[in-house]
Amino acid sequence: MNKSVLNNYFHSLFPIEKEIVVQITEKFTSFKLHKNTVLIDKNEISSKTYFLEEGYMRSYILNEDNEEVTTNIYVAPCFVNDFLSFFKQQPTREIYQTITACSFWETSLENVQSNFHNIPEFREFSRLLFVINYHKLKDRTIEMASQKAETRYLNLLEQNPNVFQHIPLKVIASYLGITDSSLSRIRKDIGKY
Amino acid sequence: MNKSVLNNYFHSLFPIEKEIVVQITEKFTSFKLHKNTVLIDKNEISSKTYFLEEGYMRSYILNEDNEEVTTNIYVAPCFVNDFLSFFKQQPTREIYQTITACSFWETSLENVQSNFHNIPEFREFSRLLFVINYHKLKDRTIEMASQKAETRYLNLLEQNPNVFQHIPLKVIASYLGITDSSLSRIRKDIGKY
DNA sequence: TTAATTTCTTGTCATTTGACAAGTGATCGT
DNA sequence: ACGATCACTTGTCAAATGACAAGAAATTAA
Repeated sequence: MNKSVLNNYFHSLFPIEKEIVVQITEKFTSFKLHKNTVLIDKNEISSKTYFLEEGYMRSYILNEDNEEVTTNIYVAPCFVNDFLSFFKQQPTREIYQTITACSFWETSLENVQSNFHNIPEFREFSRLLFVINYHKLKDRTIEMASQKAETRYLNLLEQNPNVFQHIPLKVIASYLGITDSSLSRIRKDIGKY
Repeated sequence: MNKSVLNNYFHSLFPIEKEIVVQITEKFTSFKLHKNTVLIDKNEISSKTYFLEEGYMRSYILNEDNEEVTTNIYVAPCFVNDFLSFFKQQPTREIYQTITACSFWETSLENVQSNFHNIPEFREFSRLLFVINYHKLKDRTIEMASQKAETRYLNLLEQNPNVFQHIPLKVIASYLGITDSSLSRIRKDIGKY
Protein backbone atom coordinates (compact mmCIF):
# COMPACT_ATOMS: atom_id res chain seq x y z
CA MET A 1 0.00 0.00 0.00
CA ASN A 2 2.80 2.43 -0.85
CA LYS A 3 1.22 5.54 -2.30
CA SER A 4 4.44 7.32 -3.21
CA VAL A 5 3.92 7.16 -7.00
CA LEU A 6 0.38 8.44 -6.62
CA ASN A 7 1.39 11.17 -4.19
CA ASN A 8 4.35 12.23 -6.28
CA TYR A 9 2.10 12.59 -9.30
CA PHE A 10 0.24 15.38 -7.52
CA HIS A 11 3.47 17.14 -6.67
CA SER A 12 4.76 16.79 -10.22
CA LEU A 13 1.78 18.65 -11.66
CA PHE A 14 1.17 21.25 -9.06
CA PRO A 15 2.91 22.84 -6.07
CA ILE A 16 0.94 21.45 -3.18
CA GLU A 17 1.69 20.62 0.46
CA LYS A 18 2.48 17.04 1.42
CA GLU A 19 -0.17 16.91 4.12
CA ILE A 20 -2.86 17.91 1.66
CA VAL A 21 -1.84 15.29 -0.86
CA VAL A 22 -1.92 12.68 1.88
CA GLN A 23 -5.39 13.86 2.81
CA ILE A 24 -6.53 13.62 -0.82
CA THR A 25 -5.11 10.18 -1.49
CA GLU A 26 -6.15 8.76 1.86
CA LYS A 27 -9.24 7.16 0.42
CA PHE A 28 -7.61 5.71 -2.69
CA THR A 29 -7.40 1.92 -2.74
CA SER A 30 -5.22 -0.24 -4.96
CA PHE A 31 -5.87 -3.17 -7.25
CA LYS A 32 -4.28 -4.95 -10.17
CA LEU A 33 -5.52 -6.24 -13.50
CA HIS A 34 -4.05 -8.79 -15.89
CA LYS A 35 -3.34 -7.91 -19.48
CA ASN A 36 -6.23 -7.54 -21.93
CA THR A 37 -8.75 -6.96 -19.18
CA VAL A 38 -11.65 -4.51 -19.30
CA LEU A 39 -11.54 -1.72 -16.72
CA ILE A 40 -14.62 0.21 -17.83
CA ASP A 41 -16.99 -1.44 -20.26
CA LYS A 42 -19.17 0.12 -22.92
CA ASN A 43 -22.55 1.35 -21.62
CA GLU A 44 -21.26 1.30 -18.06
CA ILE A 45 -21.71 4.33 -15.84
CA SER A 46 -18.28 4.95 -14.38
CA SER A 47 -18.40 5.57 -10.64
CA LYS A 48 -14.67 5.49 -9.95
CA THR A 49 -11.70 7.52 -10.99
CA TYR A 50 -8.51 5.61 -11.63
CA PHE A 51 -4.83 6.29 -11.35
CA LEU A 52 -2.68 4.00 -13.45
CA GLU A 53 0.47 3.42 -11.45
CA GLU A 54 2.06 0.88 -13.73
CA GLY A 55 1.32 -0.57 -17.14
CA TYR A 56 -0.17 0.32 -20.50
CA MET A 57 -3.80 0.58 -21.44
CA ARG A 58 -6.10 2.05 -24.05
CA SER A 59 -9.66 3.14 -24.63
CA TYR A 60 -11.51 2.38 -27.84
CA ILE A 61 -14.91 2.52 -29.44
CA LEU A 62 -16.60 0.18 -31.89
CA ASN A 63 -17.62 1.94 -35.10
CA GLU A 64 -20.61 1.15 -37.34
CA ASP A 65 -18.74 -1.80 -38.86
CA ASN A 66 -17.83 -3.07 -35.38
CA GLU A 67 -14.20 -2.22 -35.93
CA GLU A 68 -12.17 -1.06 -32.96
CA VAL A 69 -11.03 2.55 -33.08
CA THR A 70 -8.47 3.36 -30.39
CA THR A 71 -9.40 6.67 -28.79
CA ASN A 72 -6.59 6.98 -26.29
CA ILE A 73 -3.43 5.30 -25.10
CA TYR A 74 -2.50 5.47 -21.43
CA VAL A 75 1.06 5.19 -20.19
CA ALA A 76 1.64 5.08 -16.42
CA PRO A 77 1.75 7.15 -14.32
CA CYS A 78 -1.47 8.95 -15.24
CA PHE A 79 -5.10 9.29 -14.33
CA VAL A 80 -7.60 7.28 -16.32
CA ASN A 81 -11.06 8.66 -16.39
CA ASP A 82 -14.08 8.70 -18.63
CA PHE A 83 -14.91 12.33 -17.91
CA LEU A 84 -18.31 12.27 -19.50
CA SER A 85 -19.50 9.10 -17.82
CA PHE A 86 -17.94 9.86 -14.46
CA PHE A 87 -19.01 13.47 -14.04
CA LYS A 88 -22.33 13.33 -15.83
CA GLN A 89 -23.14 9.82 -14.63
CA GLN A 90 -24.16 8.56 -18.01
CA PRO A 91 -23.21 5.39 -19.94
CA THR A 92 -19.93 5.52 -21.82
CA ARG A 93 -19.45 4.62 -25.49
CA GLU A 94 -15.87 3.62 -24.88
CA ILE A 95 -14.19 0.49 -23.61
CA TYR A 96 -11.16 0.91 -21.35
CA GLN A 97 -8.90 -2.07 -21.42
CA THR A 98 -5.48 -2.98 -20.10
CA ILE A 99 -2.87 -3.94 -22.65
CA THR A 100 -0.17 -5.10 -20.25
CA ALA A 101 -0.64 -6.10 -16.61
CA CYS A 102 -1.56 -2.92 -14.74
CA SER A 103 -1.71 -1.66 -11.19
CA PHE A 104 -4.22 0.99 -10.21
CA TRP A 105 -5.43 3.22 -7.47
CA GLU A 106 -9.10 4.06 -7.43
CA THR A 107 -11.49 6.24 -5.53
CA SER A 108 -15.20 6.93 -5.73
CA LEU A 109 -17.09 9.83 -7.23
CA GLU A 110 -18.28 10.68 -3.71
CA ASN A 111 -14.70 11.12 -2.54
CA VAL A 112 -13.82 13.19 -5.57
CA GLN A 113 -16.84 15.39 -4.95
CA SER A 114 -15.99 15.80 -1.33
CA ASN A 115 -12.40 16.73 -2.11
CA PHE A 116 -13.46 19.00 -4.95
CA HIS A 117 -15.71 21.04 -2.73
CA ASN A 118 -13.67 20.94 0.46
CA ILE A 119 -10.05 21.17 -0.61
CA PRO A 120 -9.15 24.25 -2.68
CA GLU A 121 -5.89 22.70 -3.81
CA PHE A 122 -7.71 19.67 -5.13
CA ARG A 123 -10.01 21.90 -7.14
CA GLU A 124 -7.02 23.55 -8.74
CA PHE A 125 -5.43 20.20 -9.35
CA SER A 126 -8.58 18.78 -10.97
CA ARG A 127 -8.92 21.74 -13.23
CA LEU A 128 -5.29 21.53 -14.22
CA LEU A 129 -5.75 17.88 -15.06
CA PHE A 130 -8.64 18.84 -17.31
CA VAL A 131 -6.64 21.58 -18.96
CA ILE A 132 -3.74 19.24 -19.64
CA ASN A 133 -5.97 16.50 -21.02
CA TYR A 134 -7.87 18.96 -23.16
CA HIS A 135 -4.64 20.32 -24.51
CA LYS A 136 -3.26 16.90 -25.38
CA LEU A 137 -6.45 15.99 -27.15
CA LYS A 138 -6.45 19.27 -29.04
CA ASP A 139 -2.88 18.70 -30.20
CA ARG A 140 -3.88 15.30 -31.45
CA THR A 141 -6.88 16.69 -33.29
CA ILE A 142 -4.82 19.40 -34.94
CA GLU A 143 -2.30 16.77 -35.97
CA MET A 144 -5.08 14.67 -37.47
CA ALA A 145 -6.41 17.62 -39.41
CA SER A 146 -3.13 18.96 -40.67
CA GLN A 147 -0.44 16.30 -40.91
CA LYS A 148 -0.10 13.15 -42.88
CA ALA A 149 0.06 9.73 -41.30
CA GLU A 150 3.82 9.43 -41.60
CA THR A 151 4.33 12.65 -39.64
CA ARG A 152 1.87 11.56 -36.98
CA TYR A 153 3.72 8.26 -36.68
CA LEU A 154 7.07 9.99 -36.35
CA ASN A 155 5.70 12.37 -33.72
CA LEU A 156 4.37 9.52 -31.63
CA LEU A 157 7.62 7.66 -32.03
CA GLU A 158 9.53 10.69 -30.80
CA GLN A 159 7.20 11.57 -27.94
CA ASN A 160 6.45 8.06 -26.74
CA PRO A 161 8.92 5.54 -28.13
CA ASN A 162 8.21 3.06 -25.33
CA VAL A 163 4.62 2.72 -26.57
CA PHE A 164 5.94 0.72 -29.52
CA GLN A 165 7.49 -1.84 -27.25
CA HIS A 166 4.27 -2.60 -25.39
CA ILE A 167 1.32 -1.86 -27.60
CA PRO A 168 0.38 -3.83 -30.74
CA LEU A 169 0.91 -1.95 -33.98
CA LYS A 170 -2.68 -2.44 -35.06
CA VAL A 171 -3.81 -0.57 -31.94
CA ILE A 172 -1.34 2.22 -32.63
CA ALA A 173 -2.48 2.31 -36.26
CA SER A 174 -6.09 2.90 -35.35
CA TYR A 175 -4.98 5.54 -32.83
CA LEU A 176 -3.14 7.27 -35.66
CA GLY A 177 -6.22 7.00 -37.84
CA ILE A 178 -4.81 4.58 -40.40
CA THR A 179 -5.03 0.86 -41.16
CA ASP A 180 -2.46 -1.55 -39.88
CA SER A 181 -1.23 -2.25 -43.41
CA SER A 182 -0.61 1.44 -44.00
CA LEU A 183 1.33 1.70 -40.76
CA SER A 184 3.34 -1.33 -41.76
CA ARG A 185 4.23 0.35 -45.06
CA ILE A 186 5.12 3.63 -43.40
CA ARG A 187 7.45 1.74 -41.10
CA LYS A 188 9.02 -0.04 -44.02
CA ASP A 189 9.65 3.23 -45.88
CA ILE A 190 11.35 4.80 -42.89
CA GLY A 191 14.13 2.93 -41.14
CA LYS A 192 11.62 1.77 -38.48
CA TYR A 193 13.19 2.56 -35.10
CA MET B 1 -26.74 45.59 -20.43
CA ASN B 2 -29.32 42.82 -20.61
CA LYS B 3 -27.68 39.67 -19.32
CA SER B 4 -30.57 37.34 -20.06
CA VAL B 5 -28.79 35.31 -22.76
CA LEU B 6 -25.76 34.88 -20.55
CA ASN B 7 -27.83 34.01 -17.51
CA ASN B 8 -30.02 31.60 -19.43
CA TYR B 9 -26.94 29.80 -20.68
CA PHE B 10 -26.12 28.80 -17.11
CA HIS B 11 -29.63 27.53 -16.55
CA SER B 12 -29.59 25.59 -19.82
CA LEU B 13 -26.53 23.59 -18.78
CA PHE B 14 -27.15 23.08 -15.14
CA PRO B 15 -29.97 23.36 -12.60
CA ILE B 16 -28.95 26.40 -10.60
CA GLU B 17 -30.78 29.10 -8.67
CA LYS B 18 -31.42 32.44 -10.31
CA GLU B 19 -29.83 34.41 -7.50
CA ILE B 20 -26.61 32.48 -7.81
CA VAL B 21 -26.42 33.00 -11.56
CA VAL B 22 -26.96 36.71 -11.02
CA GLN B 23 -24.17 36.69 -8.48
CA ILE B 24 -21.85 34.90 -10.92
CA THR B 25 -22.56 37.11 -13.91
CA GLU B 26 -22.56 40.35 -11.91
CA LYS B 27 -18.99 41.14 -12.88
CA PHE B 28 -19.31 40.30 -16.57
CA THR B 29 -19.08 43.30 -18.89
CA SER B 30 -20.11 43.49 -22.51
CA PHE B 31 -18.41 44.58 -25.71
CA LYS B 32 -18.72 44.10 -29.44
CA LEU B 33 -16.28 43.34 -32.25
CA HIS B 34 -16.56 43.81 -35.97
CA LYS B 35 -16.15 40.92 -38.37
CA ASN B 36 -12.63 39.52 -38.97
CA THR B 37 -11.27 40.94 -35.75
CA VAL B 38 -8.80 39.24 -33.44
CA LEU B 39 -10.07 38.51 -29.95
CA ILE B 40 -7.03 36.66 -28.60
CA ASP B 41 -3.81 36.83 -30.56
CA LYS B 42 -1.05 34.27 -30.88
CA ASN B 43 1.53 34.43 -28.06
CA GLU B 44 -0.88 36.39 -25.92
CA ILE B 45 -1.55 35.32 -22.33
CA SER B 46 -5.31 35.27 -22.05
CA SER B 47 -6.53 36.98 -18.90
CA LYS B 48 -10.23 37.02 -19.69
CA THR B 49 -12.89 34.46 -20.25
CA TYR B 50 -15.45 35.25 -22.93
CA PHE B 51 -19.06 34.45 -23.54
CA LEU B 52 -20.11 34.81 -27.17
CA GLU B 53 -23.67 36.11 -27.09
CA GLU B 54 -24.10 36.61 -30.80
CA GLY B 55 -22.09 35.87 -33.91
CA TYR B 56 -19.65 33.36 -35.36
CA MET B 57 -15.97 33.02 -34.68
CA ARG B 58 -13.13 30.57 -34.98
CA SER B 59 -9.72 29.75 -33.58
CA TYR B 60 -6.83 28.70 -35.77
CA ILE B 61 -3.12 28.04 -35.73
CA LEU B 62 -0.45 28.67 -38.34
CA ASN B 63 1.38 25.51 -39.32
CA GLU B 64 5.02 25.18 -40.42
CA ASP B 65 4.13 26.44 -43.90
CA ASN B 66 2.25 29.39 -42.39
CA GLU B 67 -1.05 27.98 -43.51
CA GLU B 68 -4.10 28.55 -41.34
CA VAL B 69 -5.52 25.44 -39.69
CA THR B 70 -8.91 26.07 -38.10
CA THR B 71 -8.96 24.46 -34.67
CA ASN B 72 -12.46 25.35 -33.59
CA ILE B 73 -15.63 27.02 -34.75
CA TYR B 74 -17.75 28.93 -32.25
CA VAL B 75 -21.46 29.49 -32.70
CA ALA B 76 -23.27 31.71 -30.18
CA PRO B 77 -24.31 31.27 -27.47
CA CYS B 78 -21.19 29.66 -25.99
CA PHE B 79 -18.15 30.32 -23.89
CA VAL B 80 -14.90 31.06 -25.71
CA ASN B 81 -11.80 30.28 -23.80
CA ASP B 82 -8.22 29.30 -24.40
CA PHE B 83 -8.11 26.90 -21.48
CA LEU B 84 -4.38 26.41 -21.54
CA SER B 85 -3.48 30.07 -21.75
CA PHE B 86 -6.16 31.25 -19.36
CA PHE B 87 -5.71 28.71 -16.58
CA LYS B 88 -1.99 28.15 -16.86
CA GLN B 89 -1.25 31.77 -17.76
CA GLN B 90 1.01 30.92 -20.64
CA PRO B 91 1.13 32.22 -24.24
CA THR B 92 -1.33 30.64 -26.65
CA ARG B 93 -0.45 29.16 -30.05
CA GLU B 94 -3.89 29.93 -31.38
CA ILE B 95 -5.53 33.00 -32.86
CA TYR B 96 -9.17 33.64 -31.95
CA GLN B 97 -10.93 35.74 -34.51
CA THR B 98 -14.47 36.86 -35.21
CA ILE B 99 -15.96 35.83 -38.54
CA THR B 100 -19.14 37.86 -38.35
CA ALA B 101 -19.82 40.84 -36.09
CA CYS B 102 -19.95 39.50 -32.54
CA SER B 103 -21.15 40.58 -29.14
CA PHE B 104 -19.43 39.31 -26.01
CA TRP B 105 -19.47 39.24 -22.27
CA GLU B 106 -16.14 39.02 -20.52
CA THR B 107 -14.79 38.65 -17.04
CA SER B 108 -11.32 38.39 -15.54
CA LEU B 109 -9.39 35.40 -14.30
CA GLU B 110 -9.57 36.91 -10.81
CA ASN B 111 -13.36 36.83 -10.91
CA VAL B 112 -13.38 33.29 -12.24
CA GLN B 113 -11.01 32.22 -9.48
CA SER B 114 -13.08 33.91 -6.84
CA ASN B 115 -16.28 32.29 -8.11
CA PHE B 116 -14.58 28.96 -8.50
CA HIS B 117 -13.46 28.87 -4.92
CA ASN B 118 -16.44 30.57 -3.32
CA ILE B 119 -19.50 29.35 -5.19
CA PRO B 120 -19.97 25.57 -5.23
CA GLU B 121 -22.48 25.79 -8.06
CA PHE B 122 -19.97 27.67 -10.20
CA ARG B 123 -17.42 24.96 -9.61
CA GLU B 124 -19.85 22.35 -10.82
CA PHE B 125 -20.75 24.50 -13.78
CA SER B 126 -17.11 25.06 -14.74
CA ARG B 127 -16.36 21.40 -14.55
CA LEU B 128 -19.38 20.56 -16.63
CA LEU B 129 -18.26 23.06 -19.24
CA PHE B 130 -14.91 21.30 -19.36
CA VAL B 131 -16.54 17.91 -19.65
CA ILE B 132 -18.75 19.07 -22.49
CA ASN B 133 -15.88 20.71 -24.36
CA TYR B 134 -13.68 17.70 -23.86
CA HIS B 135 -16.39 15.44 -25.14
CA LYS B 136 -17.00 17.53 -28.26
CA LEU B 137 -13.31 17.58 -29.02
CA LYS B 138 -13.05 13.85 -28.50
CA ASP B 139 -15.92 13.22 -30.89
CA ARG B 140 -14.19 15.35 -33.46
CA THR B 141 -10.90 13.49 -32.99
CA ILE B 142 -12.58 10.12 -33.33
CA GLU B 143 -14.28 11.35 -36.48
CA MET B 144 -10.93 12.48 -37.87
CA ALA B 145 -9.37 9.13 -37.13
CA SER B 146 -12.15 6.93 -38.39
CA GLN B 147 -14.26 8.62 -41.03
CA LYS B 148 -13.56 9.96 -44.45
CA ALA B 149 -13.87 13.63 -45.33
CA GLU B 150 -17.26 13.26 -46.99
CA THR B 151 -18.76 11.74 -43.84
CA ARG B 152 -17.24 14.46 -41.67
CA TYR B 153 -18.72 17.07 -43.99
CA LEU B 154 -22.16 15.49 -43.86
CA ASN B 155 -22.02 15.26 -40.07
CA LEU B 156 -21.17 18.93 -39.73
CA LEU B 157 -23.87 19.81 -42.20
CA GLU B 158 -26.39 17.86 -40.18
CA GLN B 159 -25.29 19.10 -36.76
CA ASN B 160 -24.62 22.70 -37.67
CA PRO B 161 -26.18 23.64 -40.99
CA ASN B 162 -26.19 27.35 -40.12
CA VAL B 163 -22.39 27.32 -40.06
CA PHE B 164 -22.41 27.04 -43.83
CA GLN B 165 -24.34 30.26 -44.17
CA HIS B 166 -21.86 32.33 -42.18
CA ILE B 167 -18.45 30.77 -42.37
CA PRO B 168 -16.27 30.63 -45.51
CA LEU B 169 -15.89 27.18 -47.00
CA LYS B 170 -12.12 27.35 -46.87
CA VAL B 171 -12.33 27.81 -43.10
CA ILE B 172 -14.70 24.87 -42.82
CA ALA B 173 -12.42 22.82 -45.07
CA SER B 174 -9.42 23.29 -42.82
CA TYR B 175 -11.60 22.51 -39.80
CA LEU B 176 -12.55 19.25 -41.52
CA GLY B 177 -8.90 18.55 -42.23
CA ILE B 178 -9.08 18.85 -46.01
CA THR B 179 -8.21 21.43 -48.66
CA ASP B 180 -10.80 23.83 -49.99
CA SER B 181 -10.67 22.17 -53.41
CA SER B 182 -11.45 18.80 -51.90
CA LEU B 183 -14.39 20.25 -50.02
CA SER B 184 -15.59 21.86 -53.20
CA ARG B 185 -15.51 18.49 -54.96
CA ILE B 186 -17.24 16.72 -52.12
CA ARG B 187 -20.01 19.30 -52.30
CA LYS B 188 -20.29 18.85 -56.04
CA ASP B 189 -20.57 15.07 -55.71
CA ILE B 190 -23.35 15.34 -53.16
CA GLY B 191 -26.33 17.54 -53.87
CA LYS B 192 -24.75 20.30 -51.77
CA TYR B 193 -27.42 21.42 -49.31
C1' DT C 1 5.28 -29.05 -27.50
C1' DT C 2 1.75 -28.50 -30.76
C1' DA C 3 -2.14 -26.45 -32.72
C1' DA C 4 -4.84 -22.37 -32.87
C1' DT C 5 -5.02 -17.68 -32.91
C1' DT C 6 -3.37 -13.24 -33.46
C1' DT C 7 -0.20 -9.89 -35.34
C1' DC C 8 2.46 -8.15 -38.86
C1' DT C 9 3.92 -7.74 -43.59
C1' DT C 10 3.37 -7.53 -48.45
C1' DG C 11 1.10 -7.62 -53.06
C1' DT C 12 -2.36 -5.72 -56.19
C1' DC C 13 -5.58 -2.47 -57.31
C1' DA C 14 -9.11 1.18 -56.29
C1' DT C 15 -10.33 5.31 -53.95
C1' DT C 16 -9.49 9.45 -51.64
C1' DT C 17 -7.14 13.46 -51.21
C1' DG C 18 -3.55 16.90 -52.30
C1' DA C 19 -0.78 20.13 -55.29
C1' DC C 20 -0.91 23.40 -58.53
C1' DA C 21 -2.89 26.39 -61.80
C1' DA C 22 -6.48 28.85 -64.14
C1' DG C 23 -10.80 31.07 -64.36
C1' DT C 24 -15.06 33.11 -62.50
C1' DG C 25 -17.67 35.51 -59.41
C1' DA C 26 -18.12 37.98 -55.05
C1' DT C 27 -16.55 41.30 -51.75
C1' DC C 28 -13.94 45.20 -49.97
C1' DG C 29 -11.81 49.58 -49.51
C1' DT C 30 -11.08 53.96 -51.28
C1' DA D 1 -17.62 52.88 -59.36
C1' DC D 2 -12.97 50.99 -59.55
C1' DG D 3 -9.46 47.98 -59.17
C1' DA D 4 -7.71 44.80 -55.89
C1' DT D 5 -8.27 41.08 -53.23
C1' DC D 6 -10.56 37.01 -51.77
C1' DA D 7 -13.53 32.87 -52.13
C1' DC D 8 -14.93 29.23 -54.76
C1' DT D 9 -14.81 25.96 -58.52
C1' DT D 10 -12.70 22.99 -61.78
C1' DG D 11 -9.04 20.59 -64.50
C1' DT D 12 -5.03 17.56 -64.57
C1' DC D 13 -1.94 14.69 -62.44
C1' DA D 14 0.51 12.73 -58.38
C1' DA D 15 0.70 11.00 -53.78
C1' DA D 16 -1.38 8.90 -49.81
C1' DT D 17 -4.22 5.64 -48.03
C1' DG D 18 -7.68 1.91 -48.00
C1' DA D 19 -9.67 -2.78 -49.25
C1' DC D 20 -8.83 -7.28 -49.69
C1' DA D 21 -6.19 -11.40 -49.71
C1' DA D 22 -2.32 -14.34 -48.70
C1' DG D 23 1.42 -15.74 -46.13
C1' DA D 24 5.04 -15.32 -42.43
C1' DA D 25 6.01 -14.57 -37.74
C1' DA D 26 4.83 -14.26 -33.08
C1' DT D 27 1.98 -15.32 -29.26
C1' DT D 28 -1.27 -18.00 -26.71
C1' DA D 29 -3.74 -21.86 -24.90
C1' DA D 30 -4.33 -26.63 -24.09
